[in-house]
Amino acid sequence: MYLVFDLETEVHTSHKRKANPFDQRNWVVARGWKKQGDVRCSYTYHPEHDRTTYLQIDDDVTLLVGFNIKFDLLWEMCQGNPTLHAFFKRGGKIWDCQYAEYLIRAQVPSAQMCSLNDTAPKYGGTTKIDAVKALWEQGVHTADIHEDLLIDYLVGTEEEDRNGGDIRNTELVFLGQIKKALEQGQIKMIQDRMDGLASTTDMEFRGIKVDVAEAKRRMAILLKDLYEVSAELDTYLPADLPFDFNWGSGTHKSCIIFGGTIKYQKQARYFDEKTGTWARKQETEVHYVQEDGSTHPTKPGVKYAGGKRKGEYKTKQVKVPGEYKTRYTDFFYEFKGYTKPNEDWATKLVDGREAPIYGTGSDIIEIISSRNIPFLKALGKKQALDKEIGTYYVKYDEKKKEHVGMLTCVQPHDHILHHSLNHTTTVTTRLSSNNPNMQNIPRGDKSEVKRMFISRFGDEGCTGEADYSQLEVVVQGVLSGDRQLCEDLRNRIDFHCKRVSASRGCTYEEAVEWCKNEDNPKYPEWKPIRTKAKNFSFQRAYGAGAPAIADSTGMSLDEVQALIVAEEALYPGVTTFNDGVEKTVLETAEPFQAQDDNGVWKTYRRGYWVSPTGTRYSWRSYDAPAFMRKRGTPDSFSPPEMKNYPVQGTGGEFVQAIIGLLWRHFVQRDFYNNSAFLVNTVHDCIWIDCKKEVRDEVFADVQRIMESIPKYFNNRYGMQIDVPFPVEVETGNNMNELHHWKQAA
DNA sequence: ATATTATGCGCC
DNA sequence: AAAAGGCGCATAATAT
Repeated sequence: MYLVFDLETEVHTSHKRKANPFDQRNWVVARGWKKQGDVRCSYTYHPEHDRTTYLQIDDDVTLLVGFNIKFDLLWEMCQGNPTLHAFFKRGGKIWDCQYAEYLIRAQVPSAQMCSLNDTAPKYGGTTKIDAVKALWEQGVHTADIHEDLLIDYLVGTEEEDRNGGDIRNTELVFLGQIKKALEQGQIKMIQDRMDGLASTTDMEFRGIKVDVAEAKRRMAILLKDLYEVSAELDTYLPADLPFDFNWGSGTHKSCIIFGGTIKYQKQARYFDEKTGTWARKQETEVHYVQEDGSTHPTKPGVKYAGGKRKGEYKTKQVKVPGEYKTRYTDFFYEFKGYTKPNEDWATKLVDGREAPIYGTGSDIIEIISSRNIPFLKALGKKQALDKEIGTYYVKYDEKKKEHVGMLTCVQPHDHILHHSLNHTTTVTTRLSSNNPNMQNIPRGDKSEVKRMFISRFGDEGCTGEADYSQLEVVVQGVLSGDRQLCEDLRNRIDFHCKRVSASRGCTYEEAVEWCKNEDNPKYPEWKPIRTKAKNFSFQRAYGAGAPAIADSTGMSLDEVQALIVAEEALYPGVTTFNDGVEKTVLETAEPFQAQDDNGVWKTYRRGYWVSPTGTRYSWRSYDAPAFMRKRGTPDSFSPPEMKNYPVQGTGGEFVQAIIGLLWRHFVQRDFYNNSAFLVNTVHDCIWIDCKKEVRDEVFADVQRIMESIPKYFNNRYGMQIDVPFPVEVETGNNMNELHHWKQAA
């Protein structure tokens, strides 16, 4: 028995969240629903502020259906809907039509974050009433929209017997999607991911506790550092610099480092083409009239001979040149530069004399760091501080006239930060995060930002993080089934050390000893060798070619190629798998029209590959490289993309299914009597906030469930996964000071 | 003045 | 003979 529902709410934005359900100003103005078999939709209307209404979910309901259902679920959770927890606890499931559409259509860009308005017509539904949308766009409050109009919009008009609007459209989409998903063998996969969606909805609802006092302390230190380093940097500027130098401008940085001309504007006199002189304003002055009829500004001339003004000097208004006119004029200032750039560092931007601006990113700064440029260190420090403060703390943006940065998302009354975890925004089915992005918080070895993420339970609580080890390598083993790779995974081989042994001709055991034992005399020399191997393997996993790897690791091309050959010989199944994906993509490719870099419409192709669980991946072709075009192939698929999507996407799928299982478990345990919550996920890890008293129990459960991927997927999808998915759990008082946690014997 | 594109950088 | 994947956010530069 399914129940379709949708809410129309007040839409105040706060902490970057639109129609924020955590904002006390907002409430549900109208609620519509339709139970399976109903001939009409039902609705309630609440024109007055009221945060206590909720959707009645009867005991016979087994599936909640919505469009972008996370929004509506968060509202029901904020209202404290007593029937929702019971629904989930008895195994109730959700179906988000926006998410299903994205998965059914292989995550193509047009299926990301799609709207009900665009989706409904594909399934026999109607488009929305424009009038309501128009009113919202004008800033009209939902409660001020006429009841009849709003209800028509939500559940259809009386003429439609109230079997229309958003609710009927959502139902039609849902029914069509079930059919489509069955045809494409995607039902189980979608259902697993829907549980993952329920899980991240709960994460958003719980939010992350922020130690605001700690954040303020830390920010004061950063601001002081920034002030000092900025002052130091400015000492490297010429004293007579005629314009404001901006160390944050790539153009300015390129010019001062590599040489170049800054064009700046200031007010200046200019020539008048007609007169051939400096352009001036016109003013009028009273001059004396002379005998000859001319005028003079100071020398009195003739007098009136009669009349009212008899005896007074004759005067006359005359036009005289006034102040010089000015206008904004281009000026140029040339920097000689400290060093020569590499030509391939050129960007698309140009300087004041149309010469290229060169990149000044950290990779390039790293390369030129040995060239004795006096301010590079300070510059790097300032850039890092600007980034850290502006992105992860808070700063006033003069242009936007508002504060920016992560801390603007923290609720003042309870210091909880409700982030967003998005399921329909990537081509690979990975999740993304925004408002704020909680998936790119600097690691502990880079900054202390994570120190501000603490437990909501105060001294009685702790934080925790559970990580899959080398998830993408494990997934590579699962997908390819390569015998040696799986064998190595079962033996918990350190792959980086294995590569070191292959390239250096030592044994694996020696590589482990020399690269990882800090007490071994060879450690200082061998640890960097392992780091290089690590870079190599990441780049290979992402499909990088030999030249790119050689470039970034500093290895010679021959050296890299030798490693690649050795790797392919060692794990031939990986190459076979990649070739299979490519073959399928080419076989399934269908033409479509798209604009090229110059805006010209051309025919490209889109091809597909389906994973063992039914997840569909798609790739589009691009303009082929020159050597292929010469041979008559106008477009081609990107080998790195084809290698990467299945691995990245399947890793993401495993984690999403698992956070669904974890959430189901937490629900069954009533969140350990409301003492433990899942609060975040970052691709291969999850964050936990719990009381210390339940910590060991929670972490043991989490680790067991996370490591159950082989059992779960083999059982549910008939897969034959025979490699472990090892999980490491860490815990501490904040997310920066974590230490290894181990289950008591 | 506002919208879009380019660059750079944080994470996995 | 061969192209390092996926995100979001801040800032500057450019277009409208």
